[in-house]
Amino acid sequence: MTSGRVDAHVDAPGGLRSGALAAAAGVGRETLRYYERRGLLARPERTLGGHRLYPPEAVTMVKIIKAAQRLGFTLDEVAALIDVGGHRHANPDLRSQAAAKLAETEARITDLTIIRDTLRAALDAGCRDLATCAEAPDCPLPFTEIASAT
Amino acid sequence: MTSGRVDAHVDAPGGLRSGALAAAAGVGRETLRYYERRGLLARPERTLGGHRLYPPEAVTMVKIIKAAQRLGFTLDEVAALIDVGGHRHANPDLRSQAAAKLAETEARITDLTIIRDTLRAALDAGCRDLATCAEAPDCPLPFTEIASAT
DNA sequence: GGTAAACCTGTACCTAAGTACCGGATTCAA
DNA sequence: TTGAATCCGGTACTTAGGTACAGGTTTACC
Repeated sequence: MTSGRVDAHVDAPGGLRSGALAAAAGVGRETLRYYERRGLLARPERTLGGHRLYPPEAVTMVKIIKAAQRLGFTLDEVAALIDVGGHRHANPDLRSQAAAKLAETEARITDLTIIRDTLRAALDAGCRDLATCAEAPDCPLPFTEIASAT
Repeated sequence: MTSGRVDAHVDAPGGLRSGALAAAAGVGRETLRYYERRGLLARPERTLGGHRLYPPEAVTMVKIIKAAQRLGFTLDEVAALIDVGGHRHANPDLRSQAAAKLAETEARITDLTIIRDTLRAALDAGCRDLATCAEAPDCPLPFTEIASAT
């Protein structure tokens, strides 16, 4: 945590060092390097000695990545969405990707709801032992079905 | 798929070969070996030549494992639940584990519901671009929060 | 008894998203 | 200018649940 006073003398140098960006964005330093390798974060300038110097916007960028992840997008999907370095070959727009992710999320919720109901049924039925249950014809546990969404 | 007629001459030998069990239970042969290594499946008898010979109950066992997995239990949890080879040191009973898994599932559903609502809000708000959204003060996307259940 | 299918062991690989470790180099503040 | 803090690149490891391969043996059918 840096004070406002520190910022006052920091905005001269021209960028954040990896540790500062990591702290500001709430991730580890290694994660920044990892995002850079994955193409999610543009390669930043370097000091003469080779240390990374990120522009202030990088903080926003990392937060965008994290926000998208929280919404269920994988890093590959996030990469397609932000398309670092110019959106060549028609980047898939956010709306259609969000709609697809919404459908996926709804399907997952449906699936988990079935699981929840099954667990409740097992508790209500007083199931005590899987091996015994598998023999009982009235056990609610799904010993035969194979299907599961996603 | 074997006919009833085949069973009639198969029940003499005394067991299923790995391929037959795999087919009957709907998993791959490699998965059976994997479960055996993980301690989920008891080590079966062998032919003189070293091929595995599973008892018919093994089919049920594999189905039990698969059913438990579908309910959200990890293989480690399933192992604790079935405790192959005698339930020493008090095996955790199914009811309490199921209750815990139910709570976990409900929490996950709650989390996904928030995500679903956020995606819907983003679609309703007409968000078109993450970078632009991050600047807009009225964007529903969570660029600042960190918390996420489980 | 020959041949093809099934089976054996052991090891390496897969996805996803990082984390951990290493020895050495750089930067910063006093 | 010196010592501590930070940072560098590269590589290997982590979790979970398998899957794939190589090279060799066994079993089953005709």
